[in-house]
Amino acid sequence: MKPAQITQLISDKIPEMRKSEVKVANLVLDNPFAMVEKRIVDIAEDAQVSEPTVVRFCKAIGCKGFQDFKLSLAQQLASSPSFGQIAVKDSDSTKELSQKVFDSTVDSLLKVRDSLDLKNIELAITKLNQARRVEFYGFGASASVAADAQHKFFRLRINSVCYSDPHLQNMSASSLNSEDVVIAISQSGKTQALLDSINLVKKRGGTVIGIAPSSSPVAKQSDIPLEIDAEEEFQIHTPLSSRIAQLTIIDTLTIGVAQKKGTDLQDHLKRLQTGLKSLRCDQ
Amino acid sequence: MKPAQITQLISDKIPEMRKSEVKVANLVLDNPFAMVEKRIVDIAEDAQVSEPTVVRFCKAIGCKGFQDFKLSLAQQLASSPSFGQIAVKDSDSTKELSQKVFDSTVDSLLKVRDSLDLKNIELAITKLNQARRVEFYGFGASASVAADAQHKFFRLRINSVCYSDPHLQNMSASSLNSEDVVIAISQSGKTQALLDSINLVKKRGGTVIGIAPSSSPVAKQSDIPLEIDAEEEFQIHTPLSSRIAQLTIIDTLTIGVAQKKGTDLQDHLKRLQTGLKSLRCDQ
DNA sequence: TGTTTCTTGTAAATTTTTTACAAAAAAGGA
DNA sequence: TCCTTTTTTGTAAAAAATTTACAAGAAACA
Repeated sequence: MKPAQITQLISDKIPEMRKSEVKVANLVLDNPFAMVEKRIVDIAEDAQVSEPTVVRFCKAIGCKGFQDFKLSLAQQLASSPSFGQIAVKDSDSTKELSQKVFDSTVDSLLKVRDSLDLKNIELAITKLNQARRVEFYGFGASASVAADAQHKFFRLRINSVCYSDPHLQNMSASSLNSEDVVIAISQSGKTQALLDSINLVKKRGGTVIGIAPSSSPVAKQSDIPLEIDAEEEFQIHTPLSSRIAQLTIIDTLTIGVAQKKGTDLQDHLKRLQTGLKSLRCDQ
Repeated sequence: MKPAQITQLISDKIPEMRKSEVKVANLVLDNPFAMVEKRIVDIAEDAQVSEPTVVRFCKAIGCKGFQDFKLSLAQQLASSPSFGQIAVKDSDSTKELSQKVFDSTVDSLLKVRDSLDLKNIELAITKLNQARRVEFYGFGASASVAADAQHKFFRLRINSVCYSDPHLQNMSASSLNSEDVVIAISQSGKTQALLDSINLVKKRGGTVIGIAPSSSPVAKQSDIPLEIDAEEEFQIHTPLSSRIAQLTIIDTLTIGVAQKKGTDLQDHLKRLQTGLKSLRCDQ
């Protein structure tokens, strides 16, 4: 068996469990890490139930047996390094610090991966592939994401621009038509200027792909919302990983479009690379 | 036991193994994923050895026993999702596509995390914290990384700018002094214009932190090299994850600096956030 | 070639997990 | 409330899987 998140699964199934199984479930959820090196006997003792109950618990959540359960759990814990706490403390050493930053980034990537709306991704790729012109809109931190995205699409020989100036953005939005696609990027999903641009594009019949938190105004008003729920926190001690999730979604779109465009792109990219060589030192 | 990479460990220990143990080792390395759901008997049969040999193999690589080995392996495989192949195929569905893109990104983040030079990170944080002014230099894809970095540092109330124009970059580089720090970002590590700027900064006594591939000219010429070895490939079918690794390193630096700056920053960030609110819609 | 050492497999023992069944508890009905 | 039925839980035994002990075999060395 291989669910996305076994701890999630356990929580979900608790309502339909028997009393003594719930004891086991709570023990596991309480400290999943500890489970990995325990035997049935230990868990039975800790949860104050009998050994078969532990086995029954494993089967209740869909595992083939106890070993299967332990393996699934271990895998989940290994893949979500931050299952514990990730906020950086003042006392953290550089090692802990970088570890936490990387781990929490990985963690939010995995979360976003598991919550992606594949239909919309698919739709977005199709639309982007047919687009006459693609424009990228974003302000603040999202401006550099938009710039990066534009750069990637540009390399695919797709007519694209990026605007982080609300005036230019509005002006350009008003000049689009139904063959055009706009990718609107926002971490808050609430930026008024961006919403204005989105509405202008829609009035002109263009397609708006929104990369924003779920059920935010930007997501709601987009034709194709790609929702990201990595927390947008302005705290010092948590890294801003929504940015990275946005970039990764854009990677997905880019590669999806490249896939559809086919092989002549290969040559184009080779040429680009050769062009860049001249800007580099010999070594 | 908990080594970073158990498959690596197996490879390393093969020379000092006995003949029949090597058979097991090869079987495991050949298809690590298959091992996870096998029992000793199965592995013994597949590798054409006896069951105790399998146990001896597990102990040879430092595991407590067979279960311990299986668990460690499963954990490693779960944490490096891409241990198999990650190149996107034309036949991949959207689901596989996004899965692969996210997984390979996660994978390169983990690789970079495990190969970070912590001393240099620490040094970089100290230097940045003392800096009078921080400048970010990058071209092409690294330009948006530089822009993002500048944006983050700006939020920490650190005097910072970002240049992606070689002329401006050079001019600014010549005006720095020993109190200043430059973060030079490059995916190739070979961009001539960037190297020129680096040398100008060094001549003026400034500190250069280089984010670039290991043993690349940029890394070599930097005072504090932060080396990233996520592959820089211009192929269509592989995502460009070095960018993401760069951003994450910058997150680490930012948070490290924030940690050192202390608490009055909290208030500053709150004020920034309040300022941004006026740009948002009410909902 | 004989002796010693190291390697490997067989068989037994141990540990661990799972199943079968019965006792206990809870639920439902009169 | 008490009896019946169903569900839940634990005990004990069986099965499965892993580990150990030991002896046979292979390799190394003289």
